Amino acid sequence: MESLEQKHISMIAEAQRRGRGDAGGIRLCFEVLALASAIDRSCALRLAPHRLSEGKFVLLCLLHDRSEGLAPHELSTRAGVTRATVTGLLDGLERDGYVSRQAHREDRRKILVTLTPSGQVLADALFDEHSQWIASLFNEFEPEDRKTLSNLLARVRHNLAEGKHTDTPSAEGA
Amino acid sequence: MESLEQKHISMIAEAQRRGRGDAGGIRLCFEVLALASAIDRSCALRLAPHRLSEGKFVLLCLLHDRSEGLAPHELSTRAGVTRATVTGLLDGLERDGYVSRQAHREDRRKILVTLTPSGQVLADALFDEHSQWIASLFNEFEPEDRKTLSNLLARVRHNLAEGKHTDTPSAEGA
DNA sequence: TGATTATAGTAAGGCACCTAATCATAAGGT
DNA sequence: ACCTTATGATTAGGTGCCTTACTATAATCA
Repeated sequence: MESLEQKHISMIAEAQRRGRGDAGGIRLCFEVLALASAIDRSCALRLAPHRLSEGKFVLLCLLHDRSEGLAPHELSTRAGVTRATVTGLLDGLERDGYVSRQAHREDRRKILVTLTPSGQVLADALFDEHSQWIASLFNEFEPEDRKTLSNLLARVRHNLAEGKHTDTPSAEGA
Repeated sequence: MESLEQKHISMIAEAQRRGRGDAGGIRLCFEVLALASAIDRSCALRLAPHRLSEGKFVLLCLLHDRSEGLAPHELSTRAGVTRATVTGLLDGLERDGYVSRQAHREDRRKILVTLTPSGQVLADALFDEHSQWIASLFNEFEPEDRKTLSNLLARVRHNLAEGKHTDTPSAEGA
């Protein structure tokens, strides 16, 4: 597995060609991004045999042990995506037999989404498996290591938030 | 700015509800993913005034100072995307006047892509600005901090690669 | 009561990625 | 020379996200 994606390698080569000073900081950022992409890809590979994407998986988990169901707008809020996106994801999950939609009892605008029995079984198994896999990414990390990593990430996040307010890019160069 | 995305918050809540042991490791993973997403979103915001996505921006940089041009398959290799994707990105860049396509001199299957003058100006300005912004994410990071972060990321990456080979998920629970 | 505002779920269209297929061209083999 | 294989760019279609718009319904206001 590579520490950088190809596009990043190309961009760093270009930065060095232009004599940019801090290729090291740029490289570090790209390492974060590449690791996240690699985790996402691995996640997708693990879910694909069940015909699930990450987004669908999240919906399955949200619906787990909710026999009374959830409405699509509730799913969208908790999953952090738009209602329109939920509609598409539910279409796929319904097609694959994992969820079902019913009319809401009291509000005719609403529907309720519930897991089918096979959806429930799948959510049970996959959640456990997925959680263990994610946790395994930090195997042999001492509490000190975890704390250090979390602090470093927080510092980057802070710098990112700073940059958003004080160094707004302008379109005047275009 | 939040340290976790909404879907992650929901998943951690679910893990805790199920009494999963290592919510801390899961949380740390989600912090990495959330930071990467936040960087991506910020990058997209910085590029949007120029009607550029990250993918288009990468192509602009690859074409910078290459007056002889590059063929789409070369762009696809260096950007790490498929040729089909490059076709679409180039369509947009050509429409916006940043690149032009010409027939290749020697191979009639090929075309050559070059930056237009306005594309060149834009690539000049944006690359510098973008590089500085990325580097600024690591402002005040001492060399020791950078080394630590890089090492920690490498350890996660190593665990990820391990998991890919020894803990292959099965579809038998579906 | 009727008008206005808000909410719910979906449709339509766009974007950026993918895969597979297609047509044209080039290279290699017999 | 002809056939086979390989390569290049694009097309077609799919997915998952977005925004906007739409229709139906509910809530609020005068």
